[in-house]
Amino acid sequence: MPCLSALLSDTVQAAFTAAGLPAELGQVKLSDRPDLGQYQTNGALAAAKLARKPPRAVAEGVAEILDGDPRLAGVSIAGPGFINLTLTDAFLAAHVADLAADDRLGVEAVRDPQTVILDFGGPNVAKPMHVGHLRASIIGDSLQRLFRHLGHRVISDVHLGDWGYPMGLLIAEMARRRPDLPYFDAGFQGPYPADSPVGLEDLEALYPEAAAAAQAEPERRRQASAATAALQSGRPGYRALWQHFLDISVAAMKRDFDALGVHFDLFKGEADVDPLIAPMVERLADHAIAERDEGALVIRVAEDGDKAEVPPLILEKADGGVMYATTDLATIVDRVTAFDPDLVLYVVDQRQHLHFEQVFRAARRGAISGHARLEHIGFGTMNGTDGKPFKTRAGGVMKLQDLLSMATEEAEARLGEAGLAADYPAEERAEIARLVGIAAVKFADLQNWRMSNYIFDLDRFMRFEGRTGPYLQYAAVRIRSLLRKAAAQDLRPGAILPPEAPVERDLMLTLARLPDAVAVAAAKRAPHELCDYAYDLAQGFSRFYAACHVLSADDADRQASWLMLAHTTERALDRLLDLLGIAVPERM
RNA sequence: GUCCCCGUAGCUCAGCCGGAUAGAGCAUCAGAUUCCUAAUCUGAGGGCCGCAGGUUCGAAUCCUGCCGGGGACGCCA
Repeated sequence: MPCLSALLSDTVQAAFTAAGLPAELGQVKLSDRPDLGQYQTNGALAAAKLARKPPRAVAEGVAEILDGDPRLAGVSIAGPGFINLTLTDAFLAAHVADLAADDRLGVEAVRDPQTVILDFGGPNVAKPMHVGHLRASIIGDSLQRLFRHLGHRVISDVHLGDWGYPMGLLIAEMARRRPDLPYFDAGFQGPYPADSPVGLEDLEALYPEAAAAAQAEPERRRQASAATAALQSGRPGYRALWQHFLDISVAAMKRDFDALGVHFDLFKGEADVDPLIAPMVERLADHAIAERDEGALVIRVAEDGDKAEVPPLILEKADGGVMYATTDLATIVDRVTAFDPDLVLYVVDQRQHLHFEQVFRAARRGAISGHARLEHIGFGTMNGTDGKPFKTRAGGVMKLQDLLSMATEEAEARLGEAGLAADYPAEERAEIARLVGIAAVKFADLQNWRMSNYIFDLDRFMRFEGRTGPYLQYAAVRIRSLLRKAAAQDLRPGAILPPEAPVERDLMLTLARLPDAVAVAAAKRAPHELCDYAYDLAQGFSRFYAACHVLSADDADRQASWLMLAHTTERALDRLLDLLGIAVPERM
């Protein structure tokens, strides 16, 4: 089922062609002036020069052709030559009825499904998940839901940072503190202990201390680098210790991701491609794609036309260790072999843009086979209200877990204030608070264009009124409640009638935009487009709800039509919230 | 220094492959509940779209320069 704006574009483009004008100028979009029309096309202005006629005359020519269209109630020309279109109420109602009858609400599945891999540039082992991980997680999650819904084959990979210098740093720090452990005894015959020598809290404390110490002392840095190289070359004790770190960290991350409602198909990490690195490096060196420079093995990726110098990608450091550019390349090799993807999206902080440019260029230069399009989906950093990188009041980073607890507590408090869920069982109330808190946090993040840096303002995150996640949940829940009450009175949704009230017409027009919103969000890889639209739709319903009292309607047919409108809106909201990764409670 | 992102209402942000009167939420002020959930709805005020040029019939949108914020720039991730 084609969406409304595409349908109108086809019609208007045909009219442009009939008028002897380029069809592409007949693109129809939502009106900027709802007082003059529902849709508009500005092509006559651009066509004026080609046609050597005044824009108004061009517009009149096109309007004349359109005039007989039975779907259009009005075709008018305004200003210098804008063509404004208004649909007949009958056609609008019929279109929304089609939408309502469609499982996918008019969102067509793609004709050529692609294999899409989403790389979340995952958290590093031994570092607790903090608010900085929020963006990649929820933007990436929304994108995976979106692409999947469009019918693509999506494989998401958390892609842990578990194989670089920080791992060596931790091992070196442990060697310093606990040299007695068997992991550091080169002659140890095994087996190594099954239990980790450190717990999660120890591990999380270890990293910042080790990093600070290394920062201050070059000798410690050297030791950490040596430990990294030894780990990567397979020293058994180091591998055993590293495995403990990994297991502990992964368990903690899974807990945090679960709490957030974010799931991955693969929980892989850099270390998983370790076996692929040596052969890949060898091949690149043999084919002279990689070369020695200052002791390191590098791939030169500078290209003519670069505005800034693009430094070579370091495949292998002078000390033999590898960095994440190498593991990222090997990961591409791995993915091409396993999935032969058409598209790989890296949902990673915009600051790593140059890194990805290097990796993508190296890949194109022959580091990998396969045809995958590689795309960095960058996003801006999260700052505090002072515009500087976000810190807690105490000056530290805020753990993801703590943020979610705060949001839940706040939601619980607000439930009390608003008098909602007062008589629900305590357990359900707690679950509602949890869902509301997460919705607030996710929507507050997702509604921003991902490239912008944005201000992480706790107070604002904890507000549940206006353009927020909870507003959307509330709208959906209210519709459910309405439909439940209707069903209890044996009232069912029925045929959608042509609208009478303006709010009714507006809601129909808004519903018809769903496919466009989804398409734009996917094309721009921009969940905020979904947020924008979801808010418009929820607000459209709230207005309708305030103006049209469904259950007390006199006319049974009108009432059934309204119920169908409500039901369809609910389905659309549910779909949108699902694409945003926001769950809706049954009631609240 | 070079390059990238950002600069729009008091605050937080949409709008940016040119188009009519630049939108939303919050905050402020004024209203709405004998009836479907007021976490709602209605209305008002609030703008040299960072600055200056340029292109164009037309610029928040495209180009150039400058200013301000953030970031990246070879052996961290």
